[in-house]
Amino acid sequence: MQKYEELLVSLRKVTRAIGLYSKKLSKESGLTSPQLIVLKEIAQHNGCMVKDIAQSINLSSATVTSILDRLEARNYVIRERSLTDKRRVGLHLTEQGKTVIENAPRPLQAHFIDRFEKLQEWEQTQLVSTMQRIASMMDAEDIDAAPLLEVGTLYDVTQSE
Amino acid sequence: MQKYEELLVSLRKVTRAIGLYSKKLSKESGLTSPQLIVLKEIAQHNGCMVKDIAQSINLSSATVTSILDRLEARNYVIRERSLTDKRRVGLHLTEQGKTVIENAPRPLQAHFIDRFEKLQEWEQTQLVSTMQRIASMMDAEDIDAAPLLEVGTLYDVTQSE
DNA sequence: AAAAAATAGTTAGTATACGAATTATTAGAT
DNA sequence: ATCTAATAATTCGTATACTAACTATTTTTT
Repeated sequence: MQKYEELLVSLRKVTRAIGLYSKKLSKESGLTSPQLIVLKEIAQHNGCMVKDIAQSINLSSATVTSILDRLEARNYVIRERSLTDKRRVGLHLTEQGKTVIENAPRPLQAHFIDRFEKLQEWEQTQLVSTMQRIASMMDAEDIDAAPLLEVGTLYDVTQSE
Repeated sequence: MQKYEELLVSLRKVTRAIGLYSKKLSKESGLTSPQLIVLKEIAQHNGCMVKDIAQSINLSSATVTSILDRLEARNYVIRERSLTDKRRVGLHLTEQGKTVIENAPRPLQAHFIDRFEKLQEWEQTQLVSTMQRIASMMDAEDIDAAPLLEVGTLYDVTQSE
């Protein structure tokens, strides 16, 4: 097996592990990982837009919309059209949504996080920079389509109401 | 942002890049990455079973079945029930399937592979082992559910006809 | 001010991807 | 020999995830 094939197999294993963990979460807590991540994002940035969430967690708006549909149907989230700019939709947690967040398990790979945090500082850094390197190698010509994002700097300015 | 969050963001970027590349491939060549990977697997192991493919490329049988449905509908693959063990289905390429394979682009991340192969030997090794390490850290209790597989040793014994 | 361009979100259509349940068949236990 | 286990593949239901097309609105250009 070629080296890059080994790498891709490992990658496939990782993404599969993430997916399986999400399914498991869903059975136990009723929420998948992407749903939890979206909820947490809204919790941190109350009133934020769909687009903001999509960018900060690296998903398309369409995907976020469909996740929101489910969260809204279950009464965890409220969509509120902005009055000043009616294109925008502000996202808010319901009381139920807040409760669910508080009791929810970590959104992904709890075991992974545990293990990761037990590593030496330099090892952590090394894993992160290797992943970032692989990500940048994958980018190729899609670079412009996936603008670098500084998570955390997106929400300083209020964007609805 | 925590270190492990950065790592997960990179990971999400990588999986997204893979997905986007697959979509692009699909538009250009008519086949997605998973479809191409399955085709190549069959090309290498003519007559192999659904389960073998699922294991060697790290997918569930259900997923492989649905990929095969599309490949069969397009006349790239033939399913042939084994006579000696009627549970088994042997997979074969049609002439069209063989042609398509020959002219097909690399199944994933061509740019990635290019770049990867330009790296120094030790750098390649480092990327691979880091990915493998992350994969094993993700495994946790799913280890038994994902038995280690030695790709290439699965097909020595003929299993159909 | 009217036309064109940009933006936000949704919808439609398709393809992964999974577990659980189902069907058919084979292998193993009593 | 028969009843039970295990195995192989499929079907079913659900959730991601994407692009392209669409609607509604706002901004920019002319």
